Amino acid sequence: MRADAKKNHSHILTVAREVVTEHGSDASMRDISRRADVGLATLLRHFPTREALFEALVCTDLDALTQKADELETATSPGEALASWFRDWVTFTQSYRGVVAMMAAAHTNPDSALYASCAAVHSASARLLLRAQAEGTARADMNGDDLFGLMSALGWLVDLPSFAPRADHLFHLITSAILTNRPSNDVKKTRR
Amino acid sequence: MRADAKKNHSHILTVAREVVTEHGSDASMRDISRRADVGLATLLRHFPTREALFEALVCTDLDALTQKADELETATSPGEALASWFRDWVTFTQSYRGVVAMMAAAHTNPDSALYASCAAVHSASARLLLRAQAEGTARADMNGDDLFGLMSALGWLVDLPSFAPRADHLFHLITSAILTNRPSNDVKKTRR
DNA sequence: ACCTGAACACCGTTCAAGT
DNA sequence: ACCTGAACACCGTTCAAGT
Repeated sequence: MRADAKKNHSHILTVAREVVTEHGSDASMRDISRRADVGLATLLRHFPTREALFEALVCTDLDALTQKADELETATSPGEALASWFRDWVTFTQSYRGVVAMMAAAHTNPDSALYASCAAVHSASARLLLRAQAEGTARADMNGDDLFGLMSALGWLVDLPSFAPRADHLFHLITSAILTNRPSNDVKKTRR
Repeated sequence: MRADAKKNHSHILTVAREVVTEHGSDASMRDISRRADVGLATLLRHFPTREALFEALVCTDLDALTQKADELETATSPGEALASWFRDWVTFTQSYRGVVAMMAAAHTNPDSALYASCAAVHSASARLLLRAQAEGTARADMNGDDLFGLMSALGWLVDLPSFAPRADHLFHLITSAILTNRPSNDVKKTRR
């Protein structure tokens, strides 16, 4: 990779981060290229698709997220580990508006530039789920696909400005559907 | 309304139904006008926005849905009434791909042509929720906004082709988060 | 190697001109 | 009243021409 290309690459990413922060995942590629003072064709050469651009935008965040999952797998109690990681996921989705919808659409399409990222998230969450199920805190009648679905659906929902204020509560509702027999959910344990 | 206008109106709706069935809520307005053998400006005159077109497309279905809610409010047990109506909602969302996302985005925007429809769904579901909460089958720490959010999120999720096959199960997961102490959920009741 | 302007086929919006 | 073609400002894709 030539020096000028390398410079363009990182500069485009910097500008893209700004534009996407403003306009979400359906930001105009043309707009990004203009703000980066670069030909549209140049942007498309570095990132052939919108998904390729987003993959580059979120990959470091996702790496941190999957690494977090690895740590949680040996540390805390399985149920709390799943809940904690789920919360981090929601925080991640809120950092780039619309990205969760892209990932949910891409997660079964091997041709998508986001496919590998989705698979990584999927397997990380599936492992945490299995541990919690083995412990008995997560309901047994769901699998990794269901969890990925619920995580995506919640991320999509709180992406909407009108639901963002209730994000914490909606997270709690979904979490208590997944984690049963959790101390914080079980009212009877606290009586007397 | 003149005779030719009336004819165009209904003809456009017929064609729009076809095109939307094929391409979902982001179908091209131009495409619809072409397939209806009508000028694009004519389509836009009858339905100034995409949301206005969709409002016309779904209004009869939504009327039936809210009427169903009225019936359920006096008939079955409150918990089962809510679950039954929720299921009908999911079936509705699956009939027009992408429409649930439009409604979720429009439900706090009074300027949207879909606002009234969203409000009707919202209030219908809120009433069913209140009844179930009074009975003690629905969890007390959620309100109509939360329910509308969860209903939208599930509708959005099963709109994705990859999650459609698991629609029933995902519905069950969400439902059991809302309805607690339900006979079908309570395993202990069936022992012995 | 890498960049770019330009042509292309789309999209929704708007409006003056038609019947 | 109602319809329409055309102009407009966008969009992403593609590629021949430049350095």
